[in-house]
Amino acid sequence: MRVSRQMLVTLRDVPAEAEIASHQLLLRAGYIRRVGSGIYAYLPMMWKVIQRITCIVREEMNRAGALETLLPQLHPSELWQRSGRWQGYTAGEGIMFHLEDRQGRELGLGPTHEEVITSLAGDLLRSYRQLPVNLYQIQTKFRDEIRPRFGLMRGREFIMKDAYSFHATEESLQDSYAAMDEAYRRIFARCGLDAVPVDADSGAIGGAASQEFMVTADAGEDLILTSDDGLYAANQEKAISCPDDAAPLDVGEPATVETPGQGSIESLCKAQGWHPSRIIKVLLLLARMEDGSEQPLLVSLRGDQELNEVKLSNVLTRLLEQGVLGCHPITVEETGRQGLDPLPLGAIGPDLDDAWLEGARSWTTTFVRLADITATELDRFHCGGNSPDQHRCHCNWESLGGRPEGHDLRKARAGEACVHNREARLQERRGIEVGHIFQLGRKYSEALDSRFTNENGRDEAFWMGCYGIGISRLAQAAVEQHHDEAGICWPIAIAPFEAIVVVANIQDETQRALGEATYSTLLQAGVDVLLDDRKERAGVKFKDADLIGIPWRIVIGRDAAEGNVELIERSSREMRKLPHAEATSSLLRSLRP
RNA sequence: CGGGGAGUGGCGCAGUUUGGUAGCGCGCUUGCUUUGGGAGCAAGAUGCCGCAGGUUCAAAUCCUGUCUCCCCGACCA
Repeated sequence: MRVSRQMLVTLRDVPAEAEIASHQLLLRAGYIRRVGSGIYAYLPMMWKVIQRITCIVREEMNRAGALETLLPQLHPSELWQRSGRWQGYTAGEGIMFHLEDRQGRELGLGPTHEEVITSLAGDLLRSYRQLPVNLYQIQTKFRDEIRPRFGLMRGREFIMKDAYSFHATEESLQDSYAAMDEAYRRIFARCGLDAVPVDADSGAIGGAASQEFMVTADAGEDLILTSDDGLYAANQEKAISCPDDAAPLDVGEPATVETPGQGSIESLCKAQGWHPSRIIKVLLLLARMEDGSEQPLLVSLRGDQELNEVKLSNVLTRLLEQGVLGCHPITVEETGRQGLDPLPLGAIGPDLDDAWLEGARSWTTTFVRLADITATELDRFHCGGNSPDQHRCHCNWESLGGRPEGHDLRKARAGEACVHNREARLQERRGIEVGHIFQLGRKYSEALDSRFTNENGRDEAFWMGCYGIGISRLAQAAVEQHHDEAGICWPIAIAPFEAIVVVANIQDETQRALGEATYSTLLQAGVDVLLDDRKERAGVKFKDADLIGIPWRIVIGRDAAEGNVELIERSSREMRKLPHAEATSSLLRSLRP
């Protein structure tokens, strides 16, 4: 392809809409254009990148025995009502775009395809003899993200590979899950990405085991914790650790102390000389539940710990046997709107009386009380006095009505000891989630009554797994991981072109002829090569070549008369002056070893 | 949804405080010169100043409303 015919439109200035390097570079280098919030056009070179990625994904999915398919993007609401997800995915802050057709039927634009595929599987797969089956597709997904951002990183329309497997037994599911784990590692490695598999929370999609694949980059939206012995890695949402020991506390007389203006752990420690790890802090939160109820919570944590909202939400879901839509700290204004007396915020103890909630307008009038293990394990501690500006020192759980059951509700943090090996420490990095594999179990097959006949002649719901890769996100993550000051440095496997021949001065007949010859030679050798034949100054063409990030560059310049050219590797900037025939053969050896 | 910022030629921006003929850089077109790291000179073209009302002799500028985009947060398979 010739650059003069490539519709290459590069920008010198950084577009105001872009914040992170990969987003800026994709815009500047002419790979993408924004059409609306979270909606992007993939321009020709970007589409080539996407196709290179999907090609690798296809090869590895096929190798793992999966079958490619293509499912509809318009989903009848009825299907989602059967799985019980229509309400949650469309109402309020739901992420599903939905619409009505001319007959008044409700439809959703598919954000994910469990419903469609599970109901199809139920129709098509009748016998255990047909199992296992793994179906995948590569297509555009729609999610009305609350806040789209960073270009392709979190778009509202994006390309995803999603796969769903169906099994007669849990063991078979585990086999496929392992096969997908392996396939994913191969895919990311082939794409030239450093992707770390981490333990993950299954989130709203539900299910048992799940693992995310994170491309490490500072711009990543997720925090991941890895052990320095290399044996453990998890998303912070899921990560576990051994907390540091609480500071020693001598036995003292229980007493109530006046603590005016000491509503935070920090101010309390400063004024009273207490250690944060010897204080029980109690968070007052309001959980919005799936059934519409609003449940006040009292969550006790050791003062030096932070709440992990995902863990809290999971415990709450288990306890109340329904999903949690959201959770936020209760404010004074809210208690006022409920017609309640102001609660003693900043001085709440774990034993705050339910009477405080009496007469609440819409809230449930008893607290759900939860405590983190670091809190329940304390034998002596200080805590709020349930009265403004009062705390109690040297308490124990017995005096507060008994030691509550402990849950893991705290955030694991960098520097803490690992559970699998006390000698190993956690380190933190940021990551971009490019893949996620789940063992779903039978949640969807049961909800959609999707069954097969087992070897005993009995009907049984499928065991299911699902496996996603954000294709368009992966493409941008590759840029985030592979760029420098001058532009993109595409990994060779996903670059839009393998090489670019830059003719420094196209008006110099010798240069032009050698450039054309080199271009033809490479084309004939099967290299996907770009020829910069534009009537531009050399500097412009060099800048553009750096920006668009083609892995190899051959410059035909002033040594053309002697038949010499330059061969340059984009990522390392390494340059060799060679006779042209040697340059092409050397390039071919690098590309096709 | 809460907080912050911004909408002026294709891109990046100034002009708005204090109302008075819409500007700059880049890009684009033509010509000449230049030709190895985003050239120089000359001549051009391109604006519903986000949209709708209002105030005024006069609005990019003041007022009201509204839409859109970006950032932080909440939220998010």
